[in-house]
Amino acid sequence: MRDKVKDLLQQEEEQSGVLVKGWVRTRRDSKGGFSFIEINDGSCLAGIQVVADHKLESYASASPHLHTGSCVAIKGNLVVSPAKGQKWELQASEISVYGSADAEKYPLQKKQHSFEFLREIAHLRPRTNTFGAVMRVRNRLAYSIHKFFQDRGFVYLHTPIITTSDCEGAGEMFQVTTLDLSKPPVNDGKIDYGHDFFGERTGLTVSGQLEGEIYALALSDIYTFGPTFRAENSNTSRHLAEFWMVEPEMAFYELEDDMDLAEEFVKFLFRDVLENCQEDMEFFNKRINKTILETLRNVVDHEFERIHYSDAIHLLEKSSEKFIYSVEWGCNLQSEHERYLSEKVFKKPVIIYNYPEEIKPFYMKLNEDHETVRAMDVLLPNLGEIIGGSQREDDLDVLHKRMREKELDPEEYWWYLDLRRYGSAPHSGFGLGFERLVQFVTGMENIRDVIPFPRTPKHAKF
RNA sequence: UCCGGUGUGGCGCAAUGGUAGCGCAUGCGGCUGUUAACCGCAGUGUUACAGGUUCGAGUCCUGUCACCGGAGCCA
Repeated sequence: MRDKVKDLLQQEEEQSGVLVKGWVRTRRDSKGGFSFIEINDGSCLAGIQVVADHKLESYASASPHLHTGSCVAIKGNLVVSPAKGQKWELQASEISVYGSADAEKYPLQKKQHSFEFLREIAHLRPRTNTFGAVMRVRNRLAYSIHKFFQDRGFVYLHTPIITTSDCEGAGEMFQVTTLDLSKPPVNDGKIDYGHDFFGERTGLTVSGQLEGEIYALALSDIYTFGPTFRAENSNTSRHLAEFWMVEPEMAFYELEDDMDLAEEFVKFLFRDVLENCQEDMEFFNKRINKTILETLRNVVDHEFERIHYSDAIHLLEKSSEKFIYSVEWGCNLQSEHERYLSEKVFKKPVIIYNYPEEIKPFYMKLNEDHETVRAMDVLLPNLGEIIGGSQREDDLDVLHKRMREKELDPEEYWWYLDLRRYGSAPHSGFGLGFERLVQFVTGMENIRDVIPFPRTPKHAKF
């Protein structure tokens, strides 16, 4: 059995008969007759220093291959390092090479590379410190999301990826078809989807919310956590065509309960990462964003500010800040407005709720004032919207009326309306963009660098 | 999609319209319980692509493509 670097570095006592397998990060030769080889196996940020005596039988054959990027297996003894810089080192007794890497051609050098360059070599970038750390934190967050909901009795629900329902207002869908696009069947000048695989037009899901509601109104509390697709031509550091979304949906939750859960959720995740990803988080704090630890602790330690949309508009109107987009009741809040509120006014996460009915989708519950709906957005400083949610309209008549106003065909949503027809209940939910969460937690500036293989317009490589 | 910026050795960058350089990496040599090692020497270029202006274009102009930042759409 091999030993993982992470376990070795945590040892309390010296160990003999250790076996390490991993990739060479750097190699430094000493004319004292030995070499220092740093091995990383991805189990943690740090590598382990291997000391290889040139008199070793296996050294002569291995030496030409001990370059950055090569994969090796090393047997030896874990001993206290006599030099500064590390507590432990591995005194090698046998070195074997799995795969060498031509030093003249291997693209990763033992120095910092730009993220733009690393995106072009997405198959090798996980071997860098930053991407190793990002993916370990991403993994911990995914685990932690399940832990949060499972501990509270939520049921993990798998909603379909191929679907006919476009969660209105969520964005453009990718079409899924097996039709021959060079000669599709036509009827009355229109493409006849009756001949398509599913017998009707289908696409990749933009949200599992509507399906989530179905199961919340049976199992009470559910959550989804899966890939989501948007065919928007968005070219920003916060948008992907394929991203992962977490969507809890709870029966008997009103908007206030929804906001409580969202706040508890975010704080739980941040606290968990601070406690369980210390080494990686210290790396981000040192190399990526000098204030990220402070920012996360600040979020964990303080109550989120909660304000009505109307009050947010009032604050923006009376502020002396110069905005590119003017502010008036009924308008959508722009990025600059959201940033101003979370970064300048409150300097912490802000939940804005009770939005005008006109600018929100049909399924959000209408307030008694008939002007606003029970919608809420959680805004984080420097990132913007991370969560969007609402209490859902549970009154059949009101839902019908709102669908007509937004020119939607109730026939297409017959099953959704049935939920209000039979045993309707107040219920709420929200969606959290997983990559935006990873972005915020790691301090990484571009969303393309917190997902293993980013999908953006014109990019589906690897 | 819109606005702005940038495309130069493997990587990061420089070069008033006048002989394309520097750092890192790489190779060789030296030195050292080294650790983003250090010292010396060496190799490395269709200056994104296609046109144009000019005696002369990496530099100016036009178009295309790519990437980055911001905006919109949103999570």
